[in-house]
Amino acid sequence: MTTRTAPGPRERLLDAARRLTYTQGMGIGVDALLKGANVARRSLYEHFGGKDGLIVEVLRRTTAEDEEWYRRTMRDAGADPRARLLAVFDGLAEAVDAPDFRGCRYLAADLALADPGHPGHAVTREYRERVHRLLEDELLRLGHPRPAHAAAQLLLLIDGTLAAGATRPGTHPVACARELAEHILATPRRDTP
Amino acid sequence: MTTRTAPGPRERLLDAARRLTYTQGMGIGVDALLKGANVARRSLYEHFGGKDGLIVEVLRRTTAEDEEWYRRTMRDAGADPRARLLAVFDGLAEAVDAPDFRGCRYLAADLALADPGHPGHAVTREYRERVHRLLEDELLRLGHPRPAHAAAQLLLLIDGTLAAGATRPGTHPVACARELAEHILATPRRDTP
DNA sequence: TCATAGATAGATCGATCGGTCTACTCGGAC
DNA sequence: GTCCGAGTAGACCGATCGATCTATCTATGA
Repeated sequence: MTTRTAPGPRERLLDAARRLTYTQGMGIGVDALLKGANVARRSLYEHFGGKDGLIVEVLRRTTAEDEEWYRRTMRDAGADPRARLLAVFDGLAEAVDAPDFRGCRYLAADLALADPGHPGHAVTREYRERVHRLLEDELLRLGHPRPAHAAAQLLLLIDGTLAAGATRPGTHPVACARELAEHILATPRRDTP
Repeated sequence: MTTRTAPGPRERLLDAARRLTYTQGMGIGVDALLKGANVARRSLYEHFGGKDGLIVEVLRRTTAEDEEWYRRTMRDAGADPRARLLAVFDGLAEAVDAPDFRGCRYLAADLALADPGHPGHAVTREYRERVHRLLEDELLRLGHPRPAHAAAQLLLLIDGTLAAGATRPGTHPVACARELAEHILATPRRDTP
């Protein structure tokens, strides 16, 4: 068996920060993060240099995981690009319906980090670009006439779903979005030679 | 001529708070609000009871103004419900392209006010319900077969537009959303007897 | 065995937080 | 003239902020 080592302070800090910055917002205090992680104060500054460094590393980790979630969701949906893209919205339904859902972590981060020079913004921007490329690749394989435009539309639907899910529960945002996504994917195909 | 009285400390506070909570976020400090409004500390607590009271009053004012913006935008667009609804998206284009645009104030407020019992949440929720009804009324007049559902879809598009406009400028979110809105409005009509 | 690196606990720093308080000013109403 | 309400200026409160520091403990490797 793979020896299960107890997670060190670095991992505990990342886990606690991921959880607390999402539920309490980026304004969460260092003391709360330390208590949530059961870690000594000094360890935070040794490993991350400060609160900002920890936040950026959390964003890096979660964006990597979420990008992997997109890849896995589409991989599990088979080979048809249309089914793969719609599977993303089916997966969103679970996330939005989760009891502790609080909207898109990255939108919240961008709105909370008022300083436009904060390094967290670069992480979220690159994440959105990667997701855009993921969607665009599928639309290319689908033979969509305007893959970049359609990818932007799908991203807009995803953003809207996460926003509506956080602010207007009971309005079934995923169903609303999936219906519109189907229309985007139904746009007349360009013949693939 | 209407005698132009210099705005009192209450109005100055509301103006400064509206501006600063949008540009700097809800985490803005009381000192910064007072300095921005050129108002004595005591006046804030006399008029609003505290920072939270000021924030709630700002949300009340801006929601009223934004609801009025929806009404005016649709009124100026004439009588055709379809044109009136599309005019909303044309109006959004100006807002999103404004140089100081930072996304939807109310979504940012809901994400920043971590306490679910904060009275600000009630203000934003009721605002969204009023906008929903505005859109639904137009869809009813249009003879849309599912006016409530379509209104939720339009709101999702608006949310997505404001989110994408704040996080992915250059992706032309308004054009993306307007195209999808046209599809919603093109849904086969229910015959109006 | 002992040295070292990493982690812990916690005191402490200056700054800032939201909020309360006193003292003073000023412009009418009586 | 006098009084009073509204506003200003700013000291002050305890709490908390992010960050630095010393001191101690502990596991591992030479």
